[in-house]
Amino acid sequence: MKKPPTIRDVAAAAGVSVSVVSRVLNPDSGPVAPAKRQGVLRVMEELGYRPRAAARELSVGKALTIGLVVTDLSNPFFAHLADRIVWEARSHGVQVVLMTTQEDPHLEAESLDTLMDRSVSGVIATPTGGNIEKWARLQDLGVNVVFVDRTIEELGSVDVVSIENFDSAQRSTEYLIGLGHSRIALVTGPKSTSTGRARISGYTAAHESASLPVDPLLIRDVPFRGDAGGDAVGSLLTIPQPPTALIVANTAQVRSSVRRLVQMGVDIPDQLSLIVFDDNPWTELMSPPLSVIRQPLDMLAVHSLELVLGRMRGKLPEGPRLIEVKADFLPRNSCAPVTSALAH
Amino acid sequence: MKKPPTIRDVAAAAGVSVSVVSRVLNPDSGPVAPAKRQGVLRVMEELGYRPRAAARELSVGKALTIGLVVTDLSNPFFAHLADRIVWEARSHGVQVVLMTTQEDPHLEAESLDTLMDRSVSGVIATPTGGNIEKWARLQDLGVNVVFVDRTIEELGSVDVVSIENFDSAQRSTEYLIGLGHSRIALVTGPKSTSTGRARISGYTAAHESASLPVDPLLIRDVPFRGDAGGDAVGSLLTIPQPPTALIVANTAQVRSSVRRLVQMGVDIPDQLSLIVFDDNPWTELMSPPLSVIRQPLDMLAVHSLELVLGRMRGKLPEGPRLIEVKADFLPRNSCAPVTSALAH
DNA sequence: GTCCCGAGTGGAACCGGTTCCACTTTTGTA
DNA sequence: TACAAAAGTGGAACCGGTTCCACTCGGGAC
Repeated sequence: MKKPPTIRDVAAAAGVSVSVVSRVLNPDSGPVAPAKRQGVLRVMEELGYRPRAAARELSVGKALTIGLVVTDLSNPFFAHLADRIVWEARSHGVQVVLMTTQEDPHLEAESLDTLMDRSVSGVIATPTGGNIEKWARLQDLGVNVVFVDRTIEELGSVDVVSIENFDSAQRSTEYLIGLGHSRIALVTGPKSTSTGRARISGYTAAHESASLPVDPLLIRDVPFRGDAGGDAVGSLLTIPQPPTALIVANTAQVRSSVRRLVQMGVDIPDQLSLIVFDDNPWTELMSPPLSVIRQPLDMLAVHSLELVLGRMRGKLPEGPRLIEVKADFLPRNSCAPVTSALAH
Repeated sequence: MKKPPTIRDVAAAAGVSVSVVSRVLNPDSGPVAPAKRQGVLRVMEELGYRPRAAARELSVGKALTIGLVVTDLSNPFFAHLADRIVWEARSHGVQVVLMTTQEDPHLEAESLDTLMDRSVSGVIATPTGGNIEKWARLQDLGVNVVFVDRTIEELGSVDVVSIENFDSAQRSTEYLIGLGHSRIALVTGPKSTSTGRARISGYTAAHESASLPVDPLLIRDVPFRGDAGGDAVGSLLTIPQPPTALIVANTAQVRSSVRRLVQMGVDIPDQLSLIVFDDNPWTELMSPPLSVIRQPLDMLAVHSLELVLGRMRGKLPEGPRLIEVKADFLPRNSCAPVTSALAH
């Protein structure tokens, strides 16, 4: 258990001062004679020297680290997102500290405190919606915050990367209307989330432009976690005029919703047309393969990281940025024209 | 962008020395008069003081951080595992730095270097199999290493947490043999991994105890990533005496394997009985629902974290520990008795 | 030949904690 | 009551980097 060499060991072995070694480490921080630079580099190599991150953080006051705050990794959407972000970050020499909130503002608050202690220079997050002051304070401290997937309207000054929620919901609704459906149910996240609201708006807009009434009974804005999605589905199928089509507009709710449909023996698409927001690989393997809105995770990851790093490097125009990326609609075989038997 | 208070600010405001404040921060490091402790705590509260992690790390020489090194988070197995570990770690006040290897020893090596720079006090990893010296050096530096899921035999001194690979493979094979199958194919990870080897052994043992010959043609130890699983399946179905049953013994290979079966229109279970190693929620929703070996992720996560933390806290018996947890076999509807039409 | 400027260098303070040690004040016990 | 042991406290060194500053050179301009 021998301890690794320090910058002073390197300096001594190379016959220079620590200042010189430090300047070799950080090329832009000052001049070094080419010969000495070579010498120092060789000594570093020989000694197997690696600078301690903590020491640098302490004196610089910032860490080459970003925090990634997501709901939970059991949700394949976040898992993929995290995967891409970690991968992308590494290629820029940035480490990622991962925290999960389980959709609980209290846990989120804790995470933010921890990230502040760590002096992270950026945070990418899918916020729960709470902790408004805390997010603001984080920015106050010079931490670059980027919200991905969702946003918090009250926080005007953060960068946001999301998919075109309104548009995606609108398009899928229009698709179903085009198949003749007039009773289309929507299961989505709570109205307290930006995504929940935007998707309901898109759904509503599609109805309006088709001059179709919107039945509030068919819109279920329910919590992400637990079986809320499945329960909403169960309840939807027992109302007087049950829907002939269903859009499950949030990844987190797809699993429980589909499970409920399978359990209830609902025939898809003959009895119910189904569209889900998801790019889970399994949707394709089910029978029938599900029609999905595919969220371009790579784009979300790349853009949010670019924003954080761009801010870190300091060279990005002032004001907040909103980046919306397009989501693809992939029709497969879970939607069918409405049949006379079902039309009321 | 005002900067947060330091320990000296607290000390000044509370009218004590920094030593006292530090002792309040670390209760076991020395005595503090109850009255002063209260005073200091109140001042901390008022000032919103939080100790900077980097400073502590620097003087202590270790960080309250662990590294989590997994292949990739797109694999639901690792995603769940990571989720549980992050969750479990937080409840112990430990942060997790996440790194992915993409099954590439070179990237793994980089990750290990980075983790050393960060002075993490522990690492939980699913090793690629390479970098033997590097793992050893990490331990040399006092980092507690725990391998989860897989192991590296050459590294005698690391703790390992895994499922009963031999046993799981043996049981699923026996189950199929019990249904009358005699040509059972196995798709699993490379022989260079401990899991690959153990599962092949279990498979072989089941054959031997049933006095059934083992046809090497039916065993496909292929890479985890890419479409190797699917390709193996494709090839297996075209050999002279094709298998009547298939065990896909690695989570990472399930997706591409099942996709290939679906694409080829293979009838499950009439044409082919199928068992997969996976606890992906979607296996249950497919038709037919797949019989699976369910890996007890929670147990893997909890045990590996307990090991790391236990070592960190110093109070765990010397020598390396091997913890094997039982995996459940969940028969569903993807296996059927071999039919006369298929029996050769 | 002077003067000036920039490249190159080392010394030392600093970042914000922890910890050792010396010192004073209690407390307990004989 | 006396004295050793324990509790409580503050000063200062230390962890390993970064950075500011003062200083020494050399070469070019005048």
